[in-house]
Amino acid sequence: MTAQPLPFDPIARAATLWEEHVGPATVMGAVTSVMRVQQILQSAVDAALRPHGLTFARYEALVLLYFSRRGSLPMRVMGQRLQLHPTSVTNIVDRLEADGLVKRIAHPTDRRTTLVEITEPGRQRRAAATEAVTSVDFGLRGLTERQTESLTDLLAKVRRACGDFQ
Amino acid sequence: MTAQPLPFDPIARAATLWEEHVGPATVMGAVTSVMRVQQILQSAVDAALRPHGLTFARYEALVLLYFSRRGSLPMRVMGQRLQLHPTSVTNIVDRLEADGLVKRIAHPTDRRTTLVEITEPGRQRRAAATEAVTSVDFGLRGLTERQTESLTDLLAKVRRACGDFQ
DNA sequence: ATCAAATAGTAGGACGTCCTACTATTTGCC
DNA sequence: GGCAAATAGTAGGACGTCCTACTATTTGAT
Repeated sequence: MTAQPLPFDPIARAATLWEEHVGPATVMGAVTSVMRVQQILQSAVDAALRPHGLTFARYEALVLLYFSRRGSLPMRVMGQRLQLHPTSVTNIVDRLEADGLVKRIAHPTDRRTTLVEITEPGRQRRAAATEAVTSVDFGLRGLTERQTESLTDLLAKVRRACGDFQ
Repeated sequence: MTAQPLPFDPIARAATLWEEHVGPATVMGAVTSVMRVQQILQSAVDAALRPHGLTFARYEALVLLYFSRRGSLPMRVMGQRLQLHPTSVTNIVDRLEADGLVKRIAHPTDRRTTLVEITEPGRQRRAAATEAVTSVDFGLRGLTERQTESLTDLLAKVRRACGDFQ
């Protein structure tokens, strides 16, 4: 997994761009780094999944359904679990359904609710795609396990400060 | 700045979803955290900029031009500095130009090249927008300055491992 | 000098995300 | 019971990102 080569040091750019103008360089450096790493991870995973006709978003949805009790969940619940806007869920399920990997079924008691159920082809696709994702070096090889935990902890602090986790 | 309230703990979800199935929980936890924090930062900044009719991407482009020597840069250079695909630059410049904040001008010697120049309204817009961005609490107040640096360092390691920084 | 290869930018399309309505249904208070 | 408010999902549109062509221009090797 290799990111698009860059002809310059993005952190230096961030410092140049922001320092003294927008905020402390350290803060903007961190913000910029988060943005960039997310971009790297996203494109790496998407590249691995592309041969399987999936994106990370759709793959996550498939995994979520696969590990659910009945192989089906209300769309609302999917949105909560995947932290997506309801319309994003609609979009993703539309595409998965068009590929025959999931299907919408009626909720037995609440007629407002639509259940999304993973199909047999969907289960097979998930299995194949998981192999691809597993083989991805998330670039976190640059970190020891301890450092990875440290990274997660720091990000968790940020999220807590933002009201994430409830 | 507050993220959309979540009725569950996303890290717990990530662990549940990935552990033993895709990879070590620590790795996927970090990946998920990066994705989530990026989302939080992005939406916070965009929210602050919305009243000014800008997105973060367009604001960054404006700042880049503002701090350039001549107030203009080739589109190619903008793409390098902002780490964007050429077509993304085209898209952003299209919108900025439609708002009269920048204009395309011919390069004096290389007729392949298009220079993008910030206009006077563009400069004023940048000033106003910068105030908005400055007032954003990036949620990194959850971190001490030392921790912020630590976060940036860890992310830099990841980027280096991925071939970022060249 | 010529002409293939590299470079700069754009067009069109796919995708994911969000937002603002809007419909259908269910809840809950009176 | 009845009706307002909450809830579930969708439609349509904006935006940013990338990709695959494609055109125009410049470089550079012969």
